[in-house]
Amino acid sequence: MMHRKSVLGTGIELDELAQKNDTAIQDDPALAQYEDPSGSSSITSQAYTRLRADIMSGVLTPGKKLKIEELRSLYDFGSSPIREALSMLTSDLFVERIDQRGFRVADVSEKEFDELLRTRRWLEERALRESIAHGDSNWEEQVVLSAYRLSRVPRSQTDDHFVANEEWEIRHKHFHMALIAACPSSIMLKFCDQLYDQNVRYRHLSGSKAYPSRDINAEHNAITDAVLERNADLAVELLMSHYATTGNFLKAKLTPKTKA
Amino acid sequence: MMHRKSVLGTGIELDELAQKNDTAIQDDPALAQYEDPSGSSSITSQAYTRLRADIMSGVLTPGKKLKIEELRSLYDFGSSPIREALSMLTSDLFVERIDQRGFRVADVSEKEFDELLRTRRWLEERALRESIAHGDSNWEEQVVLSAYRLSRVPRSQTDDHFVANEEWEIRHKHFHMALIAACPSSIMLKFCDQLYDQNVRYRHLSGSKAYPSRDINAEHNAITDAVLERNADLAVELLMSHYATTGNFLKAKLTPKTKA
DNA sequence: ATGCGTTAAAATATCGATATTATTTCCAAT
DNA sequence: ATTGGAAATAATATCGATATTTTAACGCAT
Repeated sequence: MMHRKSVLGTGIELDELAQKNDTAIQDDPALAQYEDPSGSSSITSQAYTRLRADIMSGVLTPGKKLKIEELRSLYDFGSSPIREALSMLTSDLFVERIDQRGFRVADVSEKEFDELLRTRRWLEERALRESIAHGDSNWEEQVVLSAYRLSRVPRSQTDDHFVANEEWEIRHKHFHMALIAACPSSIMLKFCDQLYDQNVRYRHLSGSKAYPSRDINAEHNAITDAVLERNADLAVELLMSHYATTGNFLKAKLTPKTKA
Repeated sequence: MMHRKSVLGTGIELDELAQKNDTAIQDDPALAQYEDPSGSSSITSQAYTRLRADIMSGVLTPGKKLKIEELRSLYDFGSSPIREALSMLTSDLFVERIDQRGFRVADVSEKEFDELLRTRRWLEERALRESIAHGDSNWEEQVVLSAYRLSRVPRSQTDDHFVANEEWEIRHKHFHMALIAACPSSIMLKFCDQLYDQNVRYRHLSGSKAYPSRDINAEHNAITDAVLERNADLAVELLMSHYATTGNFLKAKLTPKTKA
C-alpha cells in the first residue's frame, strides 16, 4: 500500500499524476456513470433527464402535483414517456407515486433533510471505512486524480457572487464517489449515490447563494490525505464534519407546501 | 424506560400483553404496511403483486428476459400495467431495466448474495443501535408483541418436511422491522425493508427445504430480551450472528444463468 | 471457413383514443 | 348555515395500433 504525506500539499506529484493519466492511468469505468450525459437518446431518457433536472433545480417545486397532461404539453413528449420517466424518478426518491392518483414531486421538510443527512453520514461512514480497508492502488490513484481534478475548477463561475459551476458539481460528486468506490458492496454504493443526489437537490432548493467562505478545497485535501494514509478514523471524522458543516449551513427556508 | 429480564422466557407476561392488545395496544400503523395484501385493486397493482410474488418465489428465474408480450398473454393483463409493474419492481431491485431493450429478472450470484448479506448487516446494525437509542415504550411493546406473534405460528406447515408457512413469513418480517422501527430515519427503514425482501428471495431461490434444526425462536427471543434491556452491543451481536448463520446455511446452488 | 454488411424478424417504445376512477360542484334537505 | 349526496368535471389507468429500435439471419466477399 502507498503511504504518502500531504499529497495535495504542494501539487507537484499531482501534476505528474495528471500527466500520467493521459497514458497509463485510465479512468475507472465504474466511476464513469457519475458524469451522466443523458443516457441514451430515447424519448423516455430525454424526459427522465429533463424532469430530473427540473426537480433537482427546483423548477418543479416540492409537493407539486405532476399531471401527465400538463407535463405532456409543457415538455412536448407523449404521455407514455412522461409516465415512464416519472416511474423511474420514483426509484430515485425524486417523485412520489400516490396510489391511484398519479405522481407528485417528492416533498421536502427540515425533518426529512435531517433524516437524509443523518442517513448519509451513517452509510458514508461505513462505506468509507470499508473502502479504506479494501481499496487497492488503483483506487488510491482514482482518489488522487478525482481530488486533483476537482481542485482545478472553481466552485462558482464568477468571483463576486455565486453562480453554480456545473463542471464543479460533476467533479465534486466524482470525488466523493471515488472515496468510497472500493467499498465491497454495489448496493451500498447505489444507496450513497441516491442520497448524494438527494442532498444536491436540497442544496439547490435552499437557494444557497453566497456559499461558505471556508476553504472547501482544503477540506477535500485533508480528507484525501487521511484516506491515502489509510487513517480511517481521521478520514471518517473529517468527512463527517465536512457534511455536518455543509448541512447546518443549508437549513434555510424550505417551503414544504404540498400545492397543486 | 422499561427494564425486563427474559420477557419471553415464560410467556406469562406475554399472554397479558396479547390480551391487552385487543384493547389498549394498537398495532403501530407504521408497521401495517409490511402485511402487504395487494395494495389497491387496480390492474397495475395486481400485476405488480403477481409478478413480484413469482420473482420472489423463483417461478420467474433470475436473468430471465421479461418480454411484455409474453407476460401479457401469461398473466392476462394489458401491456401498460405490465410495463408499469416492471417499472415499479425495478425500484425494489427485483427487476433490471436494460436501456432500450426492456426488462429482465434481476440476476443472482454468490457474489451478489455476499454483498447483500454484508450490506444488510451494516445497515441493520446501525438501524438497531439507533432504534434502541431512540425507542419509546410503545416501540418496546411492539417488539414484544411481534415477537410473541411470531412465536405462535410454526415455521413450517408440516412437521416432517419443510413447507413454507406464509403467515410465519409475514410475522417474521414484522418482527425484524419492529426491532429497528424506532430508528429515526424513514430512508434507512426503507433500505432495510428492500434488503430484507431481497434476502427472502435468495432464501426461496436456494430451495432450502430442510431448514436448520437450530431453534430460531430461541434466537429471536434472545434478541428481543437484549433489545428490551437496551443492551445494544449484545442485541447487535445476536442479530448479526443470527444473519451470519442463516446466510451461510443458504449459499446453495444458485443458477445465475442469464437465459432468455 | 471466417468476417462483414445487408436485410428480415422480433421486441420495445410511443402514440392517440377510450374506459375508470377520483375530485369537485352544486343543489336539496335538515 | 351546514351537511349529504348526486351529477359534472378532470385526471389517471388502460387498451390497441403504429413507429423505432434491436436482434437474428442470411449471403457475399475475402
